[in-house]
Amino acid sequence: MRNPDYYDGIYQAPIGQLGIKVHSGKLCELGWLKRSSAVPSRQRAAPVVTTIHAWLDAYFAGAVPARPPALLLSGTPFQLRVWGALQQIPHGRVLTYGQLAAQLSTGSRAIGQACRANPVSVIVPCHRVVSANGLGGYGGARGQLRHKRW
DNA sequence: CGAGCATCCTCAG
DNA sequence: CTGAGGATGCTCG
Repeated sequence: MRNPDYYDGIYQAPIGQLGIKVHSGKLCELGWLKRSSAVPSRQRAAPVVTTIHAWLDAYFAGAVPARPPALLLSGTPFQLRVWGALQQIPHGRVLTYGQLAAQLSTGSRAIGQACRANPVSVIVPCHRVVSANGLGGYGGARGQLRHKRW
């Protein structure tokens, strides 16, 4: 979410507003909206947005259905690998940056970088990764993490 | 090529 | 137990 001027869809989550960005029938970005500055440019967008809405609905309802249709992630191979590994984390399971780094044979800090660059923070469970101390950085996911602590 | 990061680990007080 | 420093891996200017 670098410069999210306009989104293809807006989802009203119980904890905030979620901006949906799709590209040619694929989910490209999904981030939190701070202000109401972002307005959906094309409501006629696509059934994909509806699918995303349904998924988010189920997700916030407490269930974890299938993944969204398709993720069009753009990033370095390393980032894609990290995100993939994050998605492989079972529900309700948390890992530390160190563990994840060891699993990917990389540095702990690189994991944080990849998580920070994560364009789909809700789908990719970046809030499922905590520091070894038990505390985690990042302010945005903190409130969410607190809610997701279960 | 040089600096920054959502860290981790280890050695001193 | 608390604090400080060095070590890693990757991204961006």
